[in-house]
Amino acid sequence: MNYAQHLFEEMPNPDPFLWNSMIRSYSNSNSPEAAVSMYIHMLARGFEPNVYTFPFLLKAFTRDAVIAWGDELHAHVLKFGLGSNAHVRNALIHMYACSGDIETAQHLFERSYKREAVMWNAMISGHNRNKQFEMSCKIFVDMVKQCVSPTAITYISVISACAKLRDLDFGIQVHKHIKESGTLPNLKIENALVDMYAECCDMDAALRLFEGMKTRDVISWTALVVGFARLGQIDRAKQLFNQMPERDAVSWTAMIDGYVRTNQFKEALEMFRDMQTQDFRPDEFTMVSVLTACAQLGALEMGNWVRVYMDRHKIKMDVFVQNALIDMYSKCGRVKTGLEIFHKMHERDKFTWTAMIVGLAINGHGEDALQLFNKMLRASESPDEVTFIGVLTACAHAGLVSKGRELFLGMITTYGIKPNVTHYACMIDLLGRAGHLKEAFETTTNMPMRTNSAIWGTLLGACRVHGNAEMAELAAKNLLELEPENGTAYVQLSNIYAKCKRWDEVRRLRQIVMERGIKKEPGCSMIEMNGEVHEFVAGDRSHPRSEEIYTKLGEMAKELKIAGYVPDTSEVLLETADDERENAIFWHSEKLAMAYGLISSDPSVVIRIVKNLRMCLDCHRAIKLLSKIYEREVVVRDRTRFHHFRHGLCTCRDYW
DNA sequence: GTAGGGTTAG
Repeated sequence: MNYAQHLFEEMPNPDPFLWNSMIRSYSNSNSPEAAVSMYIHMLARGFEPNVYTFPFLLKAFTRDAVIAWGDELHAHVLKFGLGSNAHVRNALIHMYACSGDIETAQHLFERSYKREAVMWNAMISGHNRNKQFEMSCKIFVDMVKQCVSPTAITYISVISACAKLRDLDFGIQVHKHIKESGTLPNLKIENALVDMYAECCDMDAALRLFEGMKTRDVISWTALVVGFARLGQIDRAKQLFNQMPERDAVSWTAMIDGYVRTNQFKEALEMFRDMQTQDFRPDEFTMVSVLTACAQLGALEMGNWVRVYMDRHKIKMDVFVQNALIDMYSKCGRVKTGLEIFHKMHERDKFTWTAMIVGLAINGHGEDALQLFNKMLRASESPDEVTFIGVLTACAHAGLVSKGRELFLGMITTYGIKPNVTHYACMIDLLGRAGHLKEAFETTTNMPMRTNSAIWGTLLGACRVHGNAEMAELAAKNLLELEPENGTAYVQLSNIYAKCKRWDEVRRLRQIVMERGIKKEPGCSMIEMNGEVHEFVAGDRSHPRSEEIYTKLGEMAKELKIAGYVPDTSEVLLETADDERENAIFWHSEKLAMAYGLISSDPSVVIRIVKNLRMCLDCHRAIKLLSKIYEREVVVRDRTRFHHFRHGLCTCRDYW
C-alpha cells in the first residue's frame, strides 16, 4: 500500500476509477481510517464520489468506525444522490446491521423500493452477528412469503441461525426448502447443514449428509468432531479427528474443548501439548479451553504459563480469555491475581462479574463477594442464575443467614429468576449449617421441584454438624432411597448415632454395609508440580516416588504425634477393622499429595491440592497442624470450597 | 478495468 500510495501521489490527474481503487485497497486491508482519509482527500481535490465509492468505503467499517463516521457518510450518500442505488443501499444496510444498529438498517430496508435477495441476506447476517437468531429465521420466512428466491448465502446464514438456536425442526424445513428449490449442493451449504444437525444432536442425519458429500473440507470434519464431543462421545470424536485428512487450529481446539466438556481435563492438556508439538498455533479460543482445564485441575503453573505464552505470541486477550483467567486464578486459590485482572479489564460482561463473585465466595471472602454483587447491579449488568449460585454460596460460607434469605427472595421477585435445585441446596446448606435445621428441613418440603441426593446430602451434613439424630435419620432415609449405595450417607448416619451413644443402631448399619458391600466414592487428590499434574487415591502406591512418599508420611505421623495430634477415625467406612482405621485415614489421598508436595518442592512453595470430595475432618485437622510444623502454606480446594492453611490455622475458620 | 450478501471453535 505504501508503494501504491506513492505512485498515486505522483499521478498528475488521478481519475475517479483510481480514487476508488485506492479506497478499496485501504478498506480491504481493514484500515477504515485510511479509507476515510482518502475519501476526504478526494473531495478536497474536487472529485465527486460515484456508485462504486461507497460500497468500497463502507465495507471495512467496524463498530467504532460506524460510530465515528457512519451517519456523516450516510448524509454524503444522500447529498450526492446515490441513495437509491442498490449496491450503495446494501452497503449501508450491511454496515448498520453488522455494527449493531439494527433499527437504522431496518429503516433503510423497509423503505427500499426493490428488495433483492442480497439486501435480505444483509439483514439476516446482521441479525446473526448480533445473536438475534430468531429474527434471522423470521426474516427468512418473510422473504419466502414475498417470493424472493433465497440464494446459497441466504441458506448458509439461516441454517447457521438454526444451529445456534438448536432448532432442529426449523432446520429440517430449511433443508427441505433447499432440496425443493433445486439449488445445487455446494460445499458451504452442506457444511452449514452438517453443522446444524450436529449442533442439534442429530448425528445420524449429520453423518448421512457427510457421507453423501462429494468433497469435504476441514470444516465438514470439524462439525462432526464437535457434534460427537458435545454428546459426550469423545472417543468417536477422537476417531474422526485422527481420520481427518488435514487439521487446523479450530479442529484442535474443538478436540481440546471436547475433553474439557467431558471432564477429562488432563487429556485436554495432553491434547494441547500434542497440538504444539505438531506446530499448530493456538489462538484465543484454544486458550479459553486450556485455561478451563487448568482451572478444574488447579494447575496454576500451567495457567501462568498460558498467560505468558499469550503475551509473548501476541494472542488476543479478549473478554472471554480474561474471564477464563479470572476463573482459573480463583479455582487455583489465587483470588488476588483474579482481582487484579478484573480491575484492569476495559470491558466486562455478565460472566466476568459472575466469575469474580464465585471466586471470592469459594475462597472464603463472602462479604467481598456480596459487595461485588452490589457493584455489578450498579454497573447495570443483570445477574443470572449462576450469579445467584455465587451469591448464595458466599452467604453460606460466611454464615450470613438473613442476607441469604433476602437475596433468595430478591432473586425471584426482583429478577424473575426461578430458583433451580442447586439454589435450594445452597439455601439448605446456609440454613442448616447455621443451625436453623427446622427451617432447612421445611425448605426441602416446600421446594416446587423434586428433591435430589444433593439436597438430602446437604441436610444430612448439617445434621452431623449439629448432632441432630432424628432429622439425620430422615435425611439419610431419603438420600438412600435415591442412592442406595451411597457409602458416605451410612458413615454420617452412623457417626450421629455414635454421638448419641445408640450403639445398636451403629451395629445395625455396619451389618448392612458389610452385607451389601457398600463402598465410599473414592477420594482423589491432585497436585501440580513443575507443570505436571499428579493424582493420588487413598493408599496409592502407583507413583514412581511412592517409596519416598510413604517414608515422608511416616515422618509426618511422628511429627503430628509430638504436636499432640490424635487421629479422628470417625469418618472411616464402617467395614474397616479397628486396627486398620488409623492407617486408612493416614493414607488418605490429600495426605499423600501433601507428602509428595513436601518432598518435591522448596519450602517457599505453596502446596496446592485439589480434591474431588469434601475434605475429611481428620485431614483438615492434620493439615492445619502440618502447616505449622513444616511452616508451609497449603491450599486445598475440595468439592465446594477452599481451605487456605497457614501457621496452624485455616481460612474457613472451621466453619465448613 | 471498479461493486453487494455467507459457513467451523469460547
